[in-house]
Amino acid sequence: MLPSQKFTAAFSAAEETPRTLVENAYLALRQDIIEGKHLPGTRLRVEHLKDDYGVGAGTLREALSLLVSDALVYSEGQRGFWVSSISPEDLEDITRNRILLETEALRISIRTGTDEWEAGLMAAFHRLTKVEEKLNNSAQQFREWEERNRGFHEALIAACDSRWLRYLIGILYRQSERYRRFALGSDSKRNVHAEHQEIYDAAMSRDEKRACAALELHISTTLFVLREAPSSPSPPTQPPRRSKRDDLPPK
Amino acid sequence: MLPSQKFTAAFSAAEETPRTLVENAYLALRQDIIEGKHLPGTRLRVEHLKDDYGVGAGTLREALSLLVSDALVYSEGQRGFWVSSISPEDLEDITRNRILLETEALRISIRTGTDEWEAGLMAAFHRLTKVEEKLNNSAQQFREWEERNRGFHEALIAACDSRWLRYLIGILYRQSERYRRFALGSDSKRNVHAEHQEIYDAAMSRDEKRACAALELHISTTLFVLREAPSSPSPPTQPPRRSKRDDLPPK
DNA sequence: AAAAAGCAAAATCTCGAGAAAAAACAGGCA
DNA sequence: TGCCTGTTTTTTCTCGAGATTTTGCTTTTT
Repeated sequence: MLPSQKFTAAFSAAEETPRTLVENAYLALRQDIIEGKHLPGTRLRVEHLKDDYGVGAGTLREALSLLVSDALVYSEGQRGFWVSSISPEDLEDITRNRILLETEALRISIRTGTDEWEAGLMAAFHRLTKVEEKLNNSAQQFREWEERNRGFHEALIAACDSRWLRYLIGILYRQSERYRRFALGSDSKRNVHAEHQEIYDAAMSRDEKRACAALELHISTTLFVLREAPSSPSPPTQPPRRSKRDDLPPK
Repeated sequence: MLPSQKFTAAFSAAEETPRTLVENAYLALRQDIIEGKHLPGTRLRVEHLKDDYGVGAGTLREALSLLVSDALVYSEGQRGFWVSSISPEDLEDITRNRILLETEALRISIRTGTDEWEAGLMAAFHRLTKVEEKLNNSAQQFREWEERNRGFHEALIAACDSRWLRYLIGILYRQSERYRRFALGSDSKRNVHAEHQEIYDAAMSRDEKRACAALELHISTTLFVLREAPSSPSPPTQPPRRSKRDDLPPK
């Protein structure tokens, strides 16, 4: 997320207004990585990219440094930048920790949430419901759904007073978002809305245990679905090995 | 931590060998921030700092961007960089989440740790014990203790197979390290070694509940001690307000 | 007085070119 | 063929100077 919003916006959902070319390049690059325009494991050569994104080399380097903090880009001194690799193990790891952190945040939210929190959650759920009712498979629709889904999950934990917890959750959420894009459309048979409904109902009735269980199931199911996804690319190993042509790491 | 070591070294304790000027400046800056040479809330002016650290402006900017990911530096487009503020609330927040994450990691370690893990823990505890026995108040001693303490906490969770969990713990640990430096020497009356001993014993005897309880108490006590510390600086607010002289944010 | 507007100084942001390092390639040797 | 070695090419890393924005101070207005 934008450095200035690290602790304000949980999932950095809303208005990220770039004020400099660095931030501009950062947002564009992040979008392209999450959407898969730059495949996991591929090199990000500054010389080429600076033309694509219309900025100087130094500027692009700085944008890449920012992406390192989101763990979307990996770098090694004197050897350049890569798009972070993905793997089933990594996704499982992310999922496990998302459950740990998000259920904790939800627990706090339910315990301390005010009327404002309920109102926000209600609004976010409504927005999500509307787009889930008329869900076709267009890319535009998916992007809209992605945005509202993020809004719903953010609203769930909005009353959590721990800035750090929200910040850490944000990091993990964006990671899982990238995985989800790679399995686009493969979870058609799954009834996501029912899961959301259950979480929503439990949260609104302030039932901690039931809400957390529903949320855990929800996140776990995502892992299960993605694991079965046929479009999931072969897993390159994390640290780029020295090889002749390492546009794509070996294995 | 160094971008290339984000997921390898948990607390980035060991060999962080800078390969470029950027990494060099990053490590030097981080050291100076943690040790309090740059006070929380103060501006980090690129123009001045580039001379102090002997690098170009662009290089220093990149190093600062790296520090943003450690949440040690805050930045806002077109307005520059600041040392992240500290506050009692922030410390409490960090502590709460350290407990959540580190006890989880310890639980996993105890459950899955091999003989190798026990051996590593034993060695780390021995190193720590030796320095705690002859503890005077010299800065050199304290630095040595800090390093070995980090090693002990790292060894505790070394058998945790979740890279992400270790990574997140590392972020929080460095934050609390900064707070600890600000309260140097104020925990003289506390018997830290006894706490470490209890954690160690419980972990070695594979008693999950007892070990986690001891670790939680240990981390909590740190919060309590630091909260009482007289040398703790006044808490500046996180986002730098627009003020005439904001070398030190208001309040 | 307090607030708004205007001006000067400082700092940030940005780019392109040169130095240094790594990767790719080719040739020689067992 | 397989492996080491030296050369060429590509890429990263670094710096300094110029454009833009912000900031601080002074003056003017209500």
